[in-house]
Amino acid sequence: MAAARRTRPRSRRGEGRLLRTEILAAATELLDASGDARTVTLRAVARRVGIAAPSIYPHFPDRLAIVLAVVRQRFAELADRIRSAVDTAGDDPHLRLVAACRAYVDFAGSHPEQYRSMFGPGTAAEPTALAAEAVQILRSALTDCVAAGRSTSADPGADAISLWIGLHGLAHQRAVATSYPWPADIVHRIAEALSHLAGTRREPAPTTSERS
Amino acid sequence: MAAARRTRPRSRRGEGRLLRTEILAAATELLDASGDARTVTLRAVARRVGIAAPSIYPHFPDRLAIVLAVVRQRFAELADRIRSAVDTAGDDPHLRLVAACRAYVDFAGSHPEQYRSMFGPGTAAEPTALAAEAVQILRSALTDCVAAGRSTSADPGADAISLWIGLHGLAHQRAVATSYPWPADIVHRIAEALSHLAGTRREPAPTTSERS
DNA sequence: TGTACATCAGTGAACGCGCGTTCACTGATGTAC
DNA sequence: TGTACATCAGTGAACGCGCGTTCACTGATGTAC
Repeated sequence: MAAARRTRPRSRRGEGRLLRTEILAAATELLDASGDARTVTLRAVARRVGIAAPSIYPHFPDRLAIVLAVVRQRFAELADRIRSAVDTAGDDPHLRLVAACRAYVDFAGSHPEQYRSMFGPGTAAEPTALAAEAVQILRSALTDCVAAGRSTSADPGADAISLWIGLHGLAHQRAVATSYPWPADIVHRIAEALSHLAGTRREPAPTTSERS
Repeated sequence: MAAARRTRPRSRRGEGRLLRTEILAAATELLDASGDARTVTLRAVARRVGIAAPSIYPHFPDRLAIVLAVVRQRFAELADRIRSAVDTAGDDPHLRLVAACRAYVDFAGSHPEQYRSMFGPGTAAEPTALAAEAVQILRSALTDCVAAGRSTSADPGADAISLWIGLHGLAHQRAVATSYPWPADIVHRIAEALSHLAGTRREPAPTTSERS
């Protein structure tokens, strides 16, 4: 959004690594703006940073290495969001799990370009592996529900994966489609079915649409 | 795979429309090979057909029109697959619904590039709308289950969308990740949970992996 | 039966663009003597 | 205190490539007279 600087002052001796950070920041901006890893070109990054394109080479071996670094950051951010949603959701394991699910879907809904880029072409070879941390959080939240008798899941490990798949399906559709007549309670609907949650407890004031 | 013809004989007078079909076929091959709409360039299509690039213009206004035509075909094909799976699954509504779910996921598993391209960037503005036919089939299969007392769904319309979302999540992961330790019965697991199916009936000989 | 003409189904060269990558280089700054 | 030198942090021009799109054109074939 902000106008790119035309030129960038040369780093002082011994501080050459600073440029690496600026390259990553510029690549992140480009990826967030388009949701497409292909727009992160060496020349576009260089323009945004205010340097010559070949100046990138001392910091990254090639274009893909930049994209991969950005996408890794994004997956870490997603995991952070889910974790903090769980941590602030109180003591009820049911509510904690639902909060985790909401956080996952909201991440995609509020930053569709980012979510698209995480699973899009020309990004990571195995995005599924990068999502492992998020799946782990879901799994432990689900295990807590089972321990508290709130879920009837007989195999929380497998059901956590199913739950993640369901959330990913919704998140991906949110990231791809700009509008669709989703049922208002679709996050609940998917989360509770796949988690085998008992004693459904709705939010106090359900909104008419899931898209904020 | 097959070597592209170098040149193509000119159509006879009055048969200029034949080239349109060949252009679509070539675009389909390119899209199937890569799973990325961006590889369907006018020049690549022209090379494959054996014509000069500008010869495409009388048949398609631009590159995107070609891609969209191919993707529409793919969605129609997906719906056909699901329909015929339902039709050959016998009379038990439960088995019919499960067959529909399997067909959906198998479509993505056996042709990951195609599935990726259907929901990928630079394809359709609203892929979700193009999936409406598949959702409709799921909905009627689920409604049949409810009528037969095999599903406890209170809202088959909303649950059909949830089910589709779950299937899409799995299908998309199959199309994106080349390997992942999925639970062997994950299609069943997702289908039955989201459809609120009662009286789970497993296939006679479950395979150890869902990927055929 | 001939012939002028219109139409069809394309072609070939060219344009300007952005791209990844290479190459030799430049100027500032710290350090050894 | 000076000075030669090494290193650092980049630059600028150039390469060959594929792309979408434009333009004027070409040759075969059907049709009106």
